[in-house]
Amino acid sequence: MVDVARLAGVSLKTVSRVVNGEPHVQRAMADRVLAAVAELGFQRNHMASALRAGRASATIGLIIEELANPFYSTIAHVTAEMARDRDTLLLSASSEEDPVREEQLLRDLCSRRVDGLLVVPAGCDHSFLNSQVEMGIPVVFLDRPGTNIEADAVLLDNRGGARSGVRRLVADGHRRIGVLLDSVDVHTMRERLAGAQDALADAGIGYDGALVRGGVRDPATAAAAVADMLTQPNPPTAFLALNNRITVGAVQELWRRGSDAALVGFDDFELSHLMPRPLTVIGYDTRELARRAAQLLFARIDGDRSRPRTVVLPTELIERGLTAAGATA
Amino acid sequence: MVDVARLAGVSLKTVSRVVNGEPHVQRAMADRVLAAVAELGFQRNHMASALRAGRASATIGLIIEELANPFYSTIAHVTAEMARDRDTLLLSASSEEDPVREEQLLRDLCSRRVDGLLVVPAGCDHSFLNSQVEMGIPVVFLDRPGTNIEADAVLLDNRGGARSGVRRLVADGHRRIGVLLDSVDVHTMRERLAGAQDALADAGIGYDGALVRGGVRDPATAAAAVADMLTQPNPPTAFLALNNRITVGAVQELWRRGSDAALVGFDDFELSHLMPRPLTVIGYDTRELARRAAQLLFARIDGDRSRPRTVVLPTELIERGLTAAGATA
DNA sequence: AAAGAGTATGACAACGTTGTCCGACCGCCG
DNA sequence: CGGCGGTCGGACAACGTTGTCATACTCTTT
Repeated sequence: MVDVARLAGVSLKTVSRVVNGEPHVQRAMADRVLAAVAELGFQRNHMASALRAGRASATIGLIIEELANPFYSTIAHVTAEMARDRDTLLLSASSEEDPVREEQLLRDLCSRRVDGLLVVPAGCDHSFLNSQVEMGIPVVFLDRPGTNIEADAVLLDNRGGARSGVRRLVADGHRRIGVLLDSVDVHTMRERLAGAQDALADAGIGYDGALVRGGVRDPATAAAAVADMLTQPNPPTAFLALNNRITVGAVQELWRRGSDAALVGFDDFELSHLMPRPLTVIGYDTRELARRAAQLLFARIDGDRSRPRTVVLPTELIERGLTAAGATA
Repeated sequence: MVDVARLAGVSLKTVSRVVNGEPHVQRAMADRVLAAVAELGFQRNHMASALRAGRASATIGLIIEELANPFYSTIAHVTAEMARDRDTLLLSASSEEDPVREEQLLRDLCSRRVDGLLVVPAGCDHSFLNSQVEMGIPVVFLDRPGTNIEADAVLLDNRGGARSGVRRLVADGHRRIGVLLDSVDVHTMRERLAGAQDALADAGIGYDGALVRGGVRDPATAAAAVADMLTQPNPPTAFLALNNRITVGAVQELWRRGSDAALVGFDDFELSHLMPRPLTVIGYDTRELARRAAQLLFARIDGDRSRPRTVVLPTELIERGLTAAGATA
């Protein structure tokens, strides 16, 4: 910028004015400055500019579990789009479900003075964010609530969704329903499991530990779990898969075996309607989830100081497959 | 930082030293400083720090077409992971295939002094990046080459891939092969189409314009195009879908009609093996694509000044479905 | 014609940090 | 006891930008 000023024969401040489109600069002078800018390929240093004014960095931070997962990449996309409408860019990072890493990333984002944080939390203690919030970096949690911190959160009705799925299976005559889940350490899994148990309790069906399988991390494990449960005495006549990876594995295994066990999966996914057997899923609007979270965050950034809110978005039972207890019953 | 210094009763510089872990600070003093840091919740301002030293911002910029698309989100994920190993964060944005927007985003990223740029180009002129490259912001193009700029690029063997797909169909006895593509404005589409024509020429099969359908933007359009082509006189006995969205639409329509036309799709995708009919696809390693691009970029950031390289990664024909010309032939 | 109002430009400090340098203090040796 | 090398702390400038204020000039008004 000094060089531009020298080349144009004007003061530093005049260059600043021209670059920022401030008024009160003569046409001829502005043209001279612009010519110099073009000749030197000058580009305003956004960092210095933000620093000077103590101004916003026009950046928001997004922490998710894994960017390559369609659920999270949809969130990233929607928030990036909404950020762009405010000339804000998105600094995104994956925690890989690692609390330590999550904290590192969050601290890093804070030290870069992002205008706000969107977090799908993996950790179990976010108290260290309290000071940041006080110092003006608002935080909104997505999909799971933060812990030890009062902050906005946008969640799904996981419990209600699972409940409606199981209620449906029960209505169709199923009494032995296998539930496949990842880890109970994850908030959403706990909620979904609780919802399933709610529905069973509603129907007066007792809890059978043998029908709940945890630690199902991927499609392969899911397939194995299904295979195993089906070969036990008194096998389930229906399955509830508590996330989409599990659903995929279960579909594959049921289809492979030609089993007519019913299946309801939590999470809709892109090609679910093209699966080899029709599939009933508990769906929701991922884009809306992200949209609401981003709206909350931007409101906070714009100075909203009202009490933290928790928004719970509904789920919807998308009935595609036949779930009725069939010939095997 | 001034506050910390005051609270700890030391000078500004001492705080800086402690925060940066520089040597030559007495233990007692360091502890006092750390206590003050903790009490005030101080966090070093990364922007000011980078500004001062003219140092790297520990940020790289990624421009892709659309973050929600699994192909691009995989790229984003891999590059973010590699960046993290260097304590670098990823600033990502979607161009939505809009050249104007792409240029805006790129300029914005440059003004934030990112350490480097990874770009899946949508625009048709990247000459404006030349000055940035000269000024030390290296650029690596992914999936498609940049235009009017000498820069590294990591590409796929689109032409070879399409060629091998069509060669396979020809070997199986097909003579009328419908080709479905998005827009010829996109580099990859042109290359893939050229590859298909190569294979036809190799086999001595003349070009028939009626067998090539452009402007197929999504699964629905693809389905319509397939339906239309199959109802023409002398319909194709096989299809080549030039991207995965098209493939999905084509699968769906062929399956719906119970057609036994063969299908080869460019791009593998997550649940392709679970499609209602087995599917032969032209696959490649998206992660490797991103990995190589990031490697090139980091080498440049670390000072590699050798001539720009173009890396072309191989594709692979993944034969799952039967492609033989069947009863309809 | 003088005063006032407004416009155009520039000098300077400041944002939060760190590199450079200088001085203070320590213990040690001659 | 004076000087010397080493360690530690601090004053100051600088990174690139912009807000504040002062100044010089132009034009209008009485």
